[in-house]
Amino acid sequence: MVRTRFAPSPTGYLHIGGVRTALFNWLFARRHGGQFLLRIDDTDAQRNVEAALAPILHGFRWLGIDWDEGPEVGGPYAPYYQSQRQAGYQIAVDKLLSGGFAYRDYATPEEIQTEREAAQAEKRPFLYSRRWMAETLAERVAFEDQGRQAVVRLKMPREGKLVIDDLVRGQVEFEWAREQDHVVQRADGTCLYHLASVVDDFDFQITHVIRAEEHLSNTPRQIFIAQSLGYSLPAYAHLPYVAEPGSKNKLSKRKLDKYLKNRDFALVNEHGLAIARAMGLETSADTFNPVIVDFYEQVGYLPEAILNYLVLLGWSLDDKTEFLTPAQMVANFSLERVTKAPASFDPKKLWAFQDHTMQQLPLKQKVARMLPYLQRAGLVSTPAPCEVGPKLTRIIEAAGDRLKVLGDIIVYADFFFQDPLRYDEKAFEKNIRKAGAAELLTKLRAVLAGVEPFDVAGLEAALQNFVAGQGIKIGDIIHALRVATTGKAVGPGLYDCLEILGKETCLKRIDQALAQV
RNA sequence: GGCCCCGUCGUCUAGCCUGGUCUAGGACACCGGCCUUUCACGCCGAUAACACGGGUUCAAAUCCCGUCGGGGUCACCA
Repeated sequence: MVRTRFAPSPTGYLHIGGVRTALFNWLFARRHGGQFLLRIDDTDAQRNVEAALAPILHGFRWLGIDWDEGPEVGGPYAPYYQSQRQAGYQIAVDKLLSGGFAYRDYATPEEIQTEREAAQAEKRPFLYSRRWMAETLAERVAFEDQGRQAVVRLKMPREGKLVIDDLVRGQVEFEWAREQDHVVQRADGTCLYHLASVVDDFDFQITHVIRAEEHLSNTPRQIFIAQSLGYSLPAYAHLPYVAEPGSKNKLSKRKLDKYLKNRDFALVNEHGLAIARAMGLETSADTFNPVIVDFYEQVGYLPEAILNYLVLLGWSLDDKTEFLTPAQMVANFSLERVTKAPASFDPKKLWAFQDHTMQQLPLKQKVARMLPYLQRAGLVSTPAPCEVGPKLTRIIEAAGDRLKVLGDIIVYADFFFQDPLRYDEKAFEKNIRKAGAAELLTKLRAVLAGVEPFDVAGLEAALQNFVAGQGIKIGDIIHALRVATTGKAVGPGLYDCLEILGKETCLKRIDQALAQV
């Protein structure tokens, strides 16, 4: 039975790199008919764990990454919060202590620091002298009489080596003597990550620890803890981390300013920002940017696209498969085909997957899922009037592939719902205020007034007829007409726009435009 | 700096284990063209990579050694 886990800290947001790690864990568990669980690493005491966790759980739900055990769903090994599992850690610490695998240490942080600096000055690797180690009661009393407080440290082996069989990296060797006597329990009795993680992984019967590469060098001490406690070891798989756009540095939320200098990243960010602003969303870079999964949900990316992009970031099925449904991912995922080198996050490629996924989405779905965006932007009231459905369907049909994300409907369709128009100044200047344009538009208005029925075919015929009569080309007038009726230089097919708008609105808008020349 | 990991087009990758069919394949981006009322889509095309140096071998992207480069990690954070 395969059991994997992802262990987020409640930080208030879901990082794109974290999701990739979680996805691989989830995929691996599902592939082998096992369980995937969520454990909350909140040993670092902080307030408001629930509030900081909510966006993370929400992100997973949105992506369809479901967990069999963990917060909100419970499970046979509950609780799944490390802050609530301290009693178990205490038992483990006692066992480590009594087995001689750990010791009480009475050194102050400053004393340790002094030793460390001395080692550095002599250019030799630092190894704690264990001068303030207390293994007998007498030693403890002596130190405590000095007013000292004890932490519990691992008594790491100082000879021999460890060979890890990593499922992604193969055999990796470490010298025990390079490992530090890490603290596993603070003076106040709270336990630290490594201890907690190892104990929980065992308690939860985790069979495969799949995590990012930065944990590879933590593995020896974790294996030491596990072995000292008599645990059977899980299999380890260390994934390459997700790197910054165009670099090999680890992707980090904090370096957003740097990423914004990347053209593609900036483009994706700007696009999302425009949509978010139209909906009146909070868009501070701290909570809203392309490194955070929430960004994609808010803007209207499709979860399947994110998953598809992410699964191919460090894994491939073969030499040409680009598109996989979640079911196909589950059916084909394997750790053997995970890449070893870090992979740069490429927002443009994610965009391409989004484009493709959106094209696959049935029209009805698009209508149902885009409507809320119009409502949030205040372009359609809630509940939506009944004529909106058919109208929106026509609009989305006409817009076709131009709608890349659900939120694009706001940008592409606002003029269908908004009066008066806000003209794109540049376009207005170029196409309507240019010499002769107003005169031509006035004549065209008269023609349009007589078009019946006012539909794509009728409109097209009328326009063709008009330009022929005037001895001009269609390009000479159609741009002016577009700007006058839609306010923009770009958009869906013009005849479609005109038909959806209806004759009355079109004529009225042409008059308005003419009045502003 | 110590330890560990990694190194194929700008980017994601296939190929590497089991040398030859690799004059290195696909995708995204970029550039050019077609389509076209704008934009987008679509289609066609072009440019573009085995980090370097030594071996081993009839033959190396693939095996070995070294160099260089990049990154991760060295907490009473997770």
